[in-house]
Amino acid sequence: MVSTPGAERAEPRKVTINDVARSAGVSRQTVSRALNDKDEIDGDTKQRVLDAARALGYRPSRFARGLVRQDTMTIGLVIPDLLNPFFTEVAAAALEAARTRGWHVVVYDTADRAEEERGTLQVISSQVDAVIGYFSCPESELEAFTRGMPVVLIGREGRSTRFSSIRIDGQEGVHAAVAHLVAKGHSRIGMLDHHTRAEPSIRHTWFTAAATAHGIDPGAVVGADQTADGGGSALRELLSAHPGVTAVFTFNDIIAIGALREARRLGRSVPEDLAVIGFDGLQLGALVEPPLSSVALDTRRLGALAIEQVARLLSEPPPLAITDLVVHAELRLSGSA
Amino acid sequence: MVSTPGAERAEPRKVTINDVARSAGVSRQTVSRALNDKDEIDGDTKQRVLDAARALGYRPSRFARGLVRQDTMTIGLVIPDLLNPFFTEVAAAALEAARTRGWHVVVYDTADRAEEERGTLQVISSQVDAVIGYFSCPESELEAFTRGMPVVLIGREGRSTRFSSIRIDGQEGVHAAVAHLVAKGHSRIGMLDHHTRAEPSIRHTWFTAAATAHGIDPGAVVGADQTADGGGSALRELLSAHPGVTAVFTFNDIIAIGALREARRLGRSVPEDLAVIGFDGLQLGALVEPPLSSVALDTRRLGALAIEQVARLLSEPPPLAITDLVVHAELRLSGSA
DNA sequence: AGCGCTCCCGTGAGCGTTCACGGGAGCGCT
DNA sequence: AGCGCTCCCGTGAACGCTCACGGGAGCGCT
Repeated sequence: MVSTPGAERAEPRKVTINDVARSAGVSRQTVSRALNDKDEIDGDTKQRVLDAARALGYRPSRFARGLVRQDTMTIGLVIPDLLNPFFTEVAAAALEAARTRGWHVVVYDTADRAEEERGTLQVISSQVDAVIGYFSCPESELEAFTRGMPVVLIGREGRSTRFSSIRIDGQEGVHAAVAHLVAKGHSRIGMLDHHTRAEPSIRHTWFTAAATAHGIDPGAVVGADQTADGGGSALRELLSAHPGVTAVFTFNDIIAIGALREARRLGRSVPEDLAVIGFDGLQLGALVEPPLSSVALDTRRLGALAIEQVARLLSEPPPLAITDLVVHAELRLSGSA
Repeated sequence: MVSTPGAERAEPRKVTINDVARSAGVSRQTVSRALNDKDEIDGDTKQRVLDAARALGYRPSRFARGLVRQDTMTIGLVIPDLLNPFFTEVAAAALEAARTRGWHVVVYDTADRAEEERGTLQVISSQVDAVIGYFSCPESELEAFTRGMPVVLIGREGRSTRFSSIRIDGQEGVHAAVAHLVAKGHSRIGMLDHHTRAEPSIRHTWFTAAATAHGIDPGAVVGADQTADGGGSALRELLSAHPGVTAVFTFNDIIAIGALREARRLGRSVPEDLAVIGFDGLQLGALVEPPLSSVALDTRRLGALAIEQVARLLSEPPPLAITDLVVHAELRLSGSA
């Protein structure tokens, strides 16, 4: 059979509800009734429609359906790296919280690259009803892409008027960590900070304050990649620069775990020769030996909080105040310190 | 100001493109032009429209837009537990593969509960264009909910005619693992299997075959919860039932890591007193001490394969044959064996 | 016979957006 | 003056579906 010119059958034309109706010899509405399990339809007719639908491979358009009954809510979750256990935990928490509300969550992994972040932002505004995320780009850029869409930032310092932001408050926790180390007799405490671009992290600020408050020199700090290997090499660097250090606080648990591993390789037993305290309180910390002490934060609460704020921003005002959008981190001791 | 009866302002009526048009004193189309950066619009007009849009808090409906230009593809990813590192890796791989195609991925975490799985299936068919997932429910149920939608299953045994399934082939890898243990002088090798409902896992079958082939008694097997703690207690159980065991193969890396930790607590050094080989080859295995040996599979390839099959099923036939939908697992040795 | 009821089914409208087209205003040129 | 061109802008239609409504057929009842 030769294709007739003018009858462009290039694309196999998506089959619509009308095609099914025609095939079954009924009207659109009857097809709709059959597929949505509604009343006012005869059993036989229903079956006939269902058969026709299956035969044609019909699948209703979610766009058309969404257009008429606007009851589905989809939020975008943007994270730098799903393989980073911290973000995995946050994502899992957000998914769980979203599920209880019947919301859908589209996850975007930006691979920690600015361009991907931009690309995601570009495309996201036309795909979701709200955004939760961890962004590194400037607010102005965020603003440009999200145009009036509810946005909840995670762990971003610096108050914003335009966006909600969930703050991670580890000040007391870090203070407690340092206090604990001091109580254990450590007088030289180092830190493995995050390798950020130039500016030191807020966690470093907390460490400095806590150390100073305890009369400890807060100068033994080196930057580390946010990986276990990064933590390992940073520890080597720290110990060679400051041989007297007997305890380290780290930017996060991943780095801490790397340090733990490296310490063992260096023949230093933990916590006797070297005490280690991380930050985040990942479940992962319980798997290593010795189990990691950490300034732990409740990632489930973090995720739930983000979702709740989105809900309030979206349809259930008033939004939570900035003072409520806080997750406190507190010291959780295990074997490593 | 008292709200007029009959003028139901309960819901703040979503603002549409027409509202913006009216407010800016132009037509729909001009608004559309302004927002989509099209030509054929005056600079001043554009600015005026943009201002009006912002003032009204206008955000285009993704449904209406999707309806007219059908260019967005969204796939659903259904996994039992995002906190299980294996699924995290698969999810990350799928996200990455989807990103290169510009696809969106909605992630659903069923929390390993059958009811949630059903609920997800229920809702998913009207939200995504295809499904990738790890399901435990019977195929008939899957079939009922997915009605002609492309579905790609992961690591599900038992061929299916209706669904594509990516098979995980660890037969040779497990054989190699047992061979390695035998070569190291082990003659009593146990296995910590997954705690499934009654039927033993396929990995257990592979183990049995491999052990038998090497003249090893494959009877030292106990079930374990799919957690580190589960692995730990299973190891205790195994060792008390079969004191002579000097090496264990486990259902997956999580269990192996638990066993590793338990071994240390029992005073058995690894790999000297007890060799451990896991399954999955998680990145996590490199973080523990000693680093975990494992029958490793390429999760990135797994995710990419799933996405590719979806693409072929959806619009780029022919679909991959069942013989191509395989991820081979191979032995990767580290410190633990 | 006439009424009313239930059971089915179909028709028009509308959801909010983009596409294809048509057309007026203003300008420069012959 | 008339023509043609560019630059803007607006109008109808279409996307695929559901909702609200109307209406015919069949039945039992008075």
